[in-house]
Amino acid sequence: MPELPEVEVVRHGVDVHVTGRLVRSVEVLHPRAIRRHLPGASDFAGRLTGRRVTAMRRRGKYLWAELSGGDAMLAHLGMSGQLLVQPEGAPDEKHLRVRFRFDDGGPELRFVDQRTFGGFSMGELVEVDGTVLPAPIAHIGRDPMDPRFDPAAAVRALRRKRTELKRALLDQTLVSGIGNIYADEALWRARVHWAKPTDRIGPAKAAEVLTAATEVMTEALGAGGTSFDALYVNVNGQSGYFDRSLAVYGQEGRPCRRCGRPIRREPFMNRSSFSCPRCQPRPTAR
DNA sequence: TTGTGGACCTGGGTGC
DNA sequence: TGCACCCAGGTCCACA
Repeated sequence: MPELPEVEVVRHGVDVHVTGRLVRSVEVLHPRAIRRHLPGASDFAGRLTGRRVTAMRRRGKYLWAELSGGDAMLAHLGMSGQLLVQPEGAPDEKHLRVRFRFDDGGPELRFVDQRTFGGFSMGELVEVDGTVLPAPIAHIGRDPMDPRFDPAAAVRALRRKRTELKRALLDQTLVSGIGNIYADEALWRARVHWAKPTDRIGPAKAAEVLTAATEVMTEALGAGGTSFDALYVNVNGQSGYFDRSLAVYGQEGRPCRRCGRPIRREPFMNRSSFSCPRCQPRPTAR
């Protein structure tokens, strides 16, 4: 599932292959892929055609193409979205949703998305706290790889919440880029249970969790991201290999690398959370 | 105002 | 073999 490291790998790939090129045509093959662009498919295609991509940017799990003329095409990969660079005429992928062709006749950009949670929209660029980004994501917090990320402010924001720690970590308005996988990995590294109430966490432990999240995502980026199946690949269709380094996520029943206890899996927000019962004891009741 | 829980969505895997 | 069901999870939204 694409979280910050995977999205950054994709952003870099798209940047290399697409920045500087002029869009010749856009083909929307599934309406859900542009459901956040309310004026519809023809408006989306019309606003992109004839525009040049001037840069590829990212914040958290969102990425966007800055366009000649000033606005941007915003993208989110959702759970299974892929941006692939393919030669024109290559066979269509089964779940091809949007195709971008360029005026140089070179490789096209394809959005392939099995579960249709990802998609695109057009957005005006606005300045928020000294950074220019698309208006629809003005509320998204800086991610830990942002040079202007303020760890102390993130710790304060985290501790102000009155919820479970993992839920706060997944709140993209506090700190962006963290998803289910790296939240579990960061919590294991920091030896804290996902259900720990945020208002009962000291500033040092909160900082430790955020540092662990930054470290694990940096390592994952160096490994090309985490791939469990064909749902995450880079723009060339290649998988990352950080899944081999995961300590708890998807490791139910396997021994903890620190203490040997079997990793447990617990339901969390209609999904799963993985942790070590000894290293990450459940918080005591208030 | 803030926190919580469910819906959305598809296809692979599993059990019967 | 075919069918039903479960599961994956990021984001949004209704509700408390």
